[in-house]
Amino acid sequence: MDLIKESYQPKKIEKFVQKYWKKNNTFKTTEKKNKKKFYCLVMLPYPSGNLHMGHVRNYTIGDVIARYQRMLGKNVLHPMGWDAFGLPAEIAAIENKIHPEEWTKKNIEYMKEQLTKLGYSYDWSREINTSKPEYYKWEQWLFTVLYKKKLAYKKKSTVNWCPNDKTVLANEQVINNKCWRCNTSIQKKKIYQWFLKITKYANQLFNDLSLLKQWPEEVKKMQKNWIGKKKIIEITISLFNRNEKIQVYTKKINTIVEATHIIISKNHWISKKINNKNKENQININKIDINKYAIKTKELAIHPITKKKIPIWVVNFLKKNQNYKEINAIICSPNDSLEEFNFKKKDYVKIIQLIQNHKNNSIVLNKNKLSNLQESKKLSVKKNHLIILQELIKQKVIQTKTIFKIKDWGISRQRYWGTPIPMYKNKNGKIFSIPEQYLPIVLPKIKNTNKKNEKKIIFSEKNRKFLINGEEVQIEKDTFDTFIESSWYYARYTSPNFKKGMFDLQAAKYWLPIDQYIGGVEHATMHLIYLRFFHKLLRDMGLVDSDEPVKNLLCQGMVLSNAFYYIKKDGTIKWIPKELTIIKKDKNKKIKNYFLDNGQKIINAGMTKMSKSKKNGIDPKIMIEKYGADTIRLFIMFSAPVEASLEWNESGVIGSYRFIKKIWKIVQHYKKNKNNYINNINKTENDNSQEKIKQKVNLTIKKVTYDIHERKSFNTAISEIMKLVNELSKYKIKNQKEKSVFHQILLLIIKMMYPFIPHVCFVLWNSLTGRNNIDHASWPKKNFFEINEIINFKITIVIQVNSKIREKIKIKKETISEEKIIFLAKKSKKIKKYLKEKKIKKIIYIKNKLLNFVI
RNA sequence: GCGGAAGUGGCGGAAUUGGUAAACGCACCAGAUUUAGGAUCUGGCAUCGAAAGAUUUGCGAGUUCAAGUCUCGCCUUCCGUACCA
Repeated sequence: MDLIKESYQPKKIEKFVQKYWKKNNTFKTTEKKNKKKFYCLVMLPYPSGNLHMGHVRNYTIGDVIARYQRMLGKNVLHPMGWDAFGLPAEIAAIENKIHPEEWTKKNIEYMKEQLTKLGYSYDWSREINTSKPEYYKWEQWLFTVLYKKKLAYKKKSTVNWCPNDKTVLANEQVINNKCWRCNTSIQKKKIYQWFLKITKYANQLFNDLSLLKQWPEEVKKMQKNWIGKKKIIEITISLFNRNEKIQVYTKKINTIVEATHIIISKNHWISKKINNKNKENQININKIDINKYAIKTKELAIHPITKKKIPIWVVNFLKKNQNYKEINAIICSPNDSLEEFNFKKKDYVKIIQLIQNHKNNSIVLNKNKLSNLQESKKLSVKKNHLIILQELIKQKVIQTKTIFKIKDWGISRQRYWGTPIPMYKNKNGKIFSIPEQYLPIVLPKIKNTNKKNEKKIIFSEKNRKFLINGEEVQIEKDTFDTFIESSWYYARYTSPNFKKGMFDLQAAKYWLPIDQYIGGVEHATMHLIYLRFFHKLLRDMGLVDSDEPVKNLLCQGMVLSNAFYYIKKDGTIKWIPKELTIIKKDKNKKIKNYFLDNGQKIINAGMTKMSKSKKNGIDPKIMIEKYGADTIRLFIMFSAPVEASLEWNESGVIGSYRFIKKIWKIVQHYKKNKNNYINNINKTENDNSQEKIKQKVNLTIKKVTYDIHERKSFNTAISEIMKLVNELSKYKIKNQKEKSVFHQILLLIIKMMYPFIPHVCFVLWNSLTGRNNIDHASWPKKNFFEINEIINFKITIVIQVNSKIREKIKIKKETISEEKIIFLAKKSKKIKKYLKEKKIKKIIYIKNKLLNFVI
């Protein structure tokens, strides 16, 4: 089948090549001890029903890296699966009266077909579906282990409750404190829920970030701030005329000695006490705002060293500005910097002001007074104070404490479509974990009732009864947070059908850790912290032997597209797909206006994240039909750097399409002229063109390899290949020798483009070599061509006068010396003009680049 | 509010280490070719200016011989904010 004879027909080519891959199991992977492994993982998708451009971007990056690594001779694990539990399935189930399982299954089938059409090189034999009992059995098992290790516990916590729908709402389902379905005001309800003690690992999760050398700095920063490790000093301090003590905090030991004040939050028990007792004060406390900044309480604390009485103030910003539950009282002095508690400078300034003006019972902010704040005198620590201080530290009245922002992970969900929590209550109401032989606890069947007001899935209570050791018990109703499933799937991929445990230890040992993980930047904190947490849990159980699950992380930016809406009469917003808008250009102002058929004016909301609700999603299916998978893949990799957000604009796609056609045509042309190369080109002009293009090829390989391998800068890698193709398309073959060089360059370009556009490269490779083995080809090596004669291109030296470019001199590299360039520069007419009658103060010379006269 | 990131021609972007701003591509303009084009090829293209030249990387300062790049202040947009995934 020689497709090259025809014009480029992506559909035909892609179908043919995909069939070949499937038939030959090209991408099936097994553990090969003699080969270096490379685990390339993309974040598994939620089967929402259609693949969106964000997926396409994520998976194309993954596929490019996987194919590139294969070309380097690595044994590449590149799996795909489905994060199949979750809220949308349940919503769809209620709306369409279809079982979540059925809905999910259908979606998976459709999305899998789309992934196949995009030509991703997955080992489909390792496919995972997290909603299958074979999968979730093992996270149930893990949970029972964690429970026994006291890493899982139950406590009361708040949920959003819609009294009308009689269901718990996710945060996303609450809009302006109202239910998104029925607009009923939601209630806060406290119920018992399961938690995982991630705080026990907080210190490790924080410290081990330093091991992650190949993670983006921004992600590490975000995680650091999320975990929020902080060292503070805790002082237990007595209250005057009360038999009670409170804990107050500071960052510096000096503060304690110099302390003149304590500030507490509105939620501190002292504040609340005042609130309850004193009705007059109650009004004041609730009115603490920008105008009335702080209120003095009647309480006094006794300074542990000086024994002086120091006042306690309630301030309005303490709780607001930091997320440490511990810090609800701070001891301050005029000299300390409260910025260390993450307060804004203006807040800090206000506190100093507060301390200086504490004669008044409350402070009204006056901007003019802020200037004379610096005058506070420094106090020195007296000797006897120091001794008392040391004693207090010994008695642990004063001690350092490490605190964390991160909270324990609440994993209970009051939902149907999720992994059942493997716990039960016996007749006495005592809680136990379910023994391993009874696992998995599978989902109960849904009762066929749909009462009018109940917008949730009703399951049969009968199914909640279970026999354990002959005793009838009540099984936990709640299910797991779906983040649990996505926290260990990476390990399951190493042995997806393993029946004796979470995964086969040998396989995990071979494949883990993940060499390259790719996913959206929106997962920088939660998912990526849970994943790291689980890996450490698995390590401490002896199941994996590394500290961190991911070596190299790449976070791609969002795919955005234009969204349009209009405001309805009732004030609500109606989103409109772009296809329904009619564009009218205002010729004078060059502004585009959008309308509906009926003349309704449409507002352009600009570029926003593609979503169903905003109707601005681009369906890859239509794009594939129109241009083929290779073009989409190429475009999405070419049009923006991976970490930046990509604004979808179809007009650019044509460029990628043209580029593929260009390569196709060059090969086609070359094949047609197989035996009649051109003899009669004027030779003087192109004497060393062959050496030149060889040199260009070597440079291109170097740059493309560096861009893909080190920088993950695919857009510049592609542009570099484009430049080479442009040059090659102008290259004229004069003799047989040059023809062979041309042939080699063609193969090289095909190899370098293969990770991006594998289908067309497969066919082109076949037509030039007669073989179907591009999938096993190796990546081109540095110095591909041996160069006989190094051509010294002329280089340009920029001549500046006072840092402004005034002249450019072309020069041969070998003839360069600083003196000579200065000589040549001074000789130039333009430069002469500027240097005339001026003194040269300084001459700066940057080798091979630039000369600057400072006058 | 808090944490993170970004802002460069008409558009997507390039400039990897402070050293020629705008590579590569889209759109546009002109020409060639074709029965035709949403095909192909050649050339032009930051802005102002006839030219010399001047100006230009969100805004305002600063450091430096030299700033898109470093420092400080501000503005705008995007992502996350613990039950969307």
